[in-house]
Amino acid sequence: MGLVAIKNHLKSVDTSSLVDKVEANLVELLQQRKLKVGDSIPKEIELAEQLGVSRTVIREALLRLRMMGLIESRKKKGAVITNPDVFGIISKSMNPHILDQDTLKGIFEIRLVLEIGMADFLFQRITKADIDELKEIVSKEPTATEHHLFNIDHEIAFHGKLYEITGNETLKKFQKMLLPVFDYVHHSGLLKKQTQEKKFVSHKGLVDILENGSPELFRNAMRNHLENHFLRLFS
Amino acid sequence: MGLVAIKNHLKSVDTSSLVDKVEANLVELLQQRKLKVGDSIPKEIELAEQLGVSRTVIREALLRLRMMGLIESRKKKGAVITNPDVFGIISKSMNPHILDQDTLKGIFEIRLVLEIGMADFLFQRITKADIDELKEIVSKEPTATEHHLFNIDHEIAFHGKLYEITGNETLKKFQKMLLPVFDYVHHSGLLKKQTQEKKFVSHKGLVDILENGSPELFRNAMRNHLENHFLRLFS
DNA sequence: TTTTGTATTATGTATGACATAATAAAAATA
DNA sequence: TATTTTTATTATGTCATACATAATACAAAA
Repeated sequence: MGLVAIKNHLKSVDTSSLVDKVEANLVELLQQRKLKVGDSIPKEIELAEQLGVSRTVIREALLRLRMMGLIESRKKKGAVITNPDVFGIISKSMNPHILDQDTLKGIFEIRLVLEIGMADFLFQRITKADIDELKEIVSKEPTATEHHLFNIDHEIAFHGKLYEITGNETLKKFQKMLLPVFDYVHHSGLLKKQTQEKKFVSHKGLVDILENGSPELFRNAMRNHLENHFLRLFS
Repeated sequence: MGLVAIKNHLKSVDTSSLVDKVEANLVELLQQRKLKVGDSIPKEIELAEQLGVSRTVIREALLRLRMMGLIESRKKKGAVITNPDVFGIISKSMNPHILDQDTLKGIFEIRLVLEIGMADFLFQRITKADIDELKEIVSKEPTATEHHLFNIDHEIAFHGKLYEITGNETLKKFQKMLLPVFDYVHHSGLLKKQTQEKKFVSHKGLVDILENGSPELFRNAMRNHLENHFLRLFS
């Protein structure tokens, strides 16, 4: 039997650690038992006995689940099932100082993609009250002479409200997570210098379209509104 | 001094655990020291001594960093800095069986947002070779009579290629993470039944636009292409 | 020079102990 | 009785120590 023949017969050996197995075991448990949020799982010691491993291993596996947002462990009560907050979890590793340049730039781009692509959901779910609120925000738009920070706050208020209107909580959380990174990239030397702060479609223009226009119009308007960002990426 | 006055003077007490502090400490270390990928950090025992806590605490903090994708610990060598794979990390908690309905639906929607909003990046970065590859994929489109699974594979191949063309690795990873969830939602009873599988803009139509059209045209075409999905959400 | 064996070492796992905080139960007070 | 205060209880949080295991470096052998 030649070498190749041997290789083909070799199954890759299970190299996973004990903790890996316990983790998988527990995740499966959560899925199968259809445990509701708030239900509690067995105590660490009980799990250790049942699965035949030390409490150390159990703790480490539980810790992983906790980091995945699947459980919350509280003293005395033990661990309870929670609704995993998908994006809340990685917020911590969403640290501009740690991410590499490509990722940072990628995240910058993703925001642009989202805001252009969300048009249909905006039009589907926007209410009169939303429009009023947007107008209110726009009316408080800082003048060009005012401090830079006011502008940032205003930007966040306006665009954040848009995410809110989509009615998609997950999307909103996603934005909240991306925001600091976007801001960092915007102000770092990572992108080309903004040659000129041209004014394209304004916030007010966007609101007008939300009130009287269509998703198609809005997408193009938003694309135009974000032109300065695109210029820094493409030119 | 009344109760309210007292309350206002009370600073919220630091309730964070030892592990929390050590974790923060280590993250800060990573940021400050400008450690390159591949650099290794001190051994667990050394860290324990330096920070004045037990190895248990250190291990738990390191585990968190590991889950955040900041480090990779390997036997003998110790922990080394890694490039955090922002989305790879949460893939594990991206389990359709564990996420609640709202989140699932939200993720379904996000995919639609992304594919409509990515137009500008497609046009900016697409190459002749990409178009050829897309045409190749389209040419292999399964007929309506063929098995359902072929269709799914084809869908994934085509749309996956689009993400690839954007040149945004982070976006691509994001899609890879969302894909199983999207698929799950699509085939679960979570959304309204698809009354009729209408054919709108085809894959071929999209490629034509990529070759000869504009981002604006593409956005509208993609919106139309995804009409069946939108119908299930909105009607 | 390449392979094979050996020693080293840092993480992985196990065990036992105590601290701490959240809860439940009991006791005291109105 | 209802409400507050005290006290036990208990499960997680932390510590310390010991040994297993696997990855690496180094020496020895071919």
